Amino acid sequence: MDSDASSTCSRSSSPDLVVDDSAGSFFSNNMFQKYCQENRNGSEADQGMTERYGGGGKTKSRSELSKEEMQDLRLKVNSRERKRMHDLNQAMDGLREVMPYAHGPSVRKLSKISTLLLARNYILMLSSSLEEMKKLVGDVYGGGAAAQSRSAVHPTINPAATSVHLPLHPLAQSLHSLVGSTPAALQHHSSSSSSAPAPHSPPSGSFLGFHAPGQGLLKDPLNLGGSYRHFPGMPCPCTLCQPLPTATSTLHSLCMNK
DNA sequence: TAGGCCATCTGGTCCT
DNA sequence: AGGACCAGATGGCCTA
Repeated sequence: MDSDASSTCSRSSSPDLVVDDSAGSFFSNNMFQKYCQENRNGSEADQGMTERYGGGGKTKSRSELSKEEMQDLRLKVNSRERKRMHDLNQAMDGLREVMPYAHGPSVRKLSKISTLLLARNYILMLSSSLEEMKKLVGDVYGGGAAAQSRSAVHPTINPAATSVHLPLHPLAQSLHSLVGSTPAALQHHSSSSSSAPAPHSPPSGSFLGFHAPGQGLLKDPLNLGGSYRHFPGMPCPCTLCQPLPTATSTLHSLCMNK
């Protein structure tokens, strides 16, 4: 089929794309015109279809359909499918927008599979962070003795030392390994957010939580080095530099093994 | 040039 | 019956 002529709407998941839901806009393009021409010229591709077509009041079986009716039916189905896929891509774009990776015109967007994997692991990370936060709050308000005994067992939980000697969340380690620096060397919110737009670094396979087979399917989609850019409106990735919850020690084991 | 990613078409299946 | 959903096929674009 001549999907090539549809280049006007290819890469429709691009954030710039304005998806026009009206079938007419799709059908006004060259693809459609060429498609119609080719089909009117005697394409036999649709022969053998048995679906029924309900145009013009009385229902006909497909074998009774004229070529024009078959074309109309096929185009209608194609249009629906196209719209469905566009909607799916819009949802994917919406997901990309809230993902903690760099956005910008100079940055290639995440692939679909990367977006889904990243989203999954991001949710896991946030969930574990929330759990850990609940524990800490419980310690603070639950009683000093308990907190003291806890800090004796887990000195890194001591709030006074929290910013210095925290075991990294596995995800944070992955992030930091991307940056190529230790957490202590990481720039913090003030410096990174106030600085000029830093080079964007996409999540690598390790951040996505899978073990990419060599340089295979899910290699770094942006192929960029540089430091991680903090996600606008979201906590700095350095908030990942918090005590490793026991529950989250399994985060990597939860990661997708694709 | 090969591989990855994507959009589109298409036919089949399931659901309402 | 019609529409949604799915997966396979196809071909284009881009990058290493």
